[in-house]
Amino acid sequence: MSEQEQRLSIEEKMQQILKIIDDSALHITEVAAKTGLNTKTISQYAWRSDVRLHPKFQANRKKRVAALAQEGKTLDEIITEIGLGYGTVKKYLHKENIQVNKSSNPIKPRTRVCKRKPHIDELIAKGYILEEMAKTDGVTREAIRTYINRSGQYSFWRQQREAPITEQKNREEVTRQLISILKQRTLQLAYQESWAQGKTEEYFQSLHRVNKNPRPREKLVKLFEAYKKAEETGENTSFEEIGSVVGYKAPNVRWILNKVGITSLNFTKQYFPRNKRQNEVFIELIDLGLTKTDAAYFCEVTYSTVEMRMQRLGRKVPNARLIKQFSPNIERLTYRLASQVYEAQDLRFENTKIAKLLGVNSKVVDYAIEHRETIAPTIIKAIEIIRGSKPDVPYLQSARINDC
DNA sequence: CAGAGGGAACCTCAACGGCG
DNA sequence: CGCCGTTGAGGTTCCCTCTG
Repeated sequence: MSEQEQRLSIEEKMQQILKIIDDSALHITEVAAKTGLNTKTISQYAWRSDVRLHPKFQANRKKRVAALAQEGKTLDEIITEIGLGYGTVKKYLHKENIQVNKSSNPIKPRTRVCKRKPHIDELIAKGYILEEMAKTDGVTREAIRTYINRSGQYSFWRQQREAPITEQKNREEVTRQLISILKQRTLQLAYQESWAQGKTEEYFQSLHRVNKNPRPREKLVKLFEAYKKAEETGENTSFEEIGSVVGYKAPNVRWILNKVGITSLNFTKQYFPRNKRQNEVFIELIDLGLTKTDAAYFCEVTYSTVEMRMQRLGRKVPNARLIKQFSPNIERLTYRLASQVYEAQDLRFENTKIAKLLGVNSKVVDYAIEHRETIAPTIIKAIEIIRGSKPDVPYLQSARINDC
């Protein structure tokens, strides 16, 4: 494969494949063979690009009907040769806009009488799936499908099939909007009361799931008030000191404050060594198998900082593999997330609680904890690279507490 | 993170057979 | 013969998982 071919984007590749489909009128399996891709993949491409692939038999038959018509055959000659029904051939020709020669002895279309089944008609109107309708009648779903077609209710049924889905989606959207408005309004009211009340509300809203045993609201308000007070003094008050008003330890305080975007007053300065050393650290972390996002997290810099440095150094960063990906729509386990999990674990939070606090699926938390022995050493190594000394635990917090 | 593809659910097509 | 139904292969769509 030439270098140019390799550089083709997926969009371009798709265009090429779609062109093959269009130009050659090949069947999906033939396109797959030609492109070396799976038929499923071809299907996906076609579906994404809104191209309809004709089923094999129908496509071939349509081609044959068209070819016979081009040869000047009459309608009944075509029907006899192909062995299809009057209506089918008529439909193909009509769709392709092909005229055929008149026959001296035309075949009469078969008249089909369909005995109606009112109970099935009702289900059709409700948009039931074939299988459900078949069950009520004790027949196969194919029998129902043929009945729908024969009774001329096909397009009506398809339309009814779509309706519940659209309705459900609309309902969900309205609910989402309503919740969002309510949340905004609650937050607004809380801030009107006081800054601490507002932050408390923000904290609760930042939690992704409902916690059965939430932190008491009054304690949180007091905590935020203590933070505000400490900030106003202009001193480097530690999390430990701020938390002492409500009896929370530093890690919990850090957790809560970070949730609403508040950082430490004590460690506002970058303890992270800058410049040349920083670049080396980034590279070492990435070589260790961390993603750029992970490196940014542990170095407490923004993702773009890492990105920019790597770019300037002309260093290509491979898309590092995640520790574990559970599902694109569920969660991915990164070293960053694992580190947060271990921090919470050491605070004796239960797995389900950790999941709630971090707003992730408990599957991810379970996996991280189960594999702590293999995952944690990498995190410890990463922190060692950053700090120059080996930490006892696989998260940043301990390093900072110990620094106190 | 995107691409590739597996799998399930659902749908479609062609061929054929039973029955009145 | 024509209607109604079954069978079996195969297509479509959506969701999910694995991989580099």
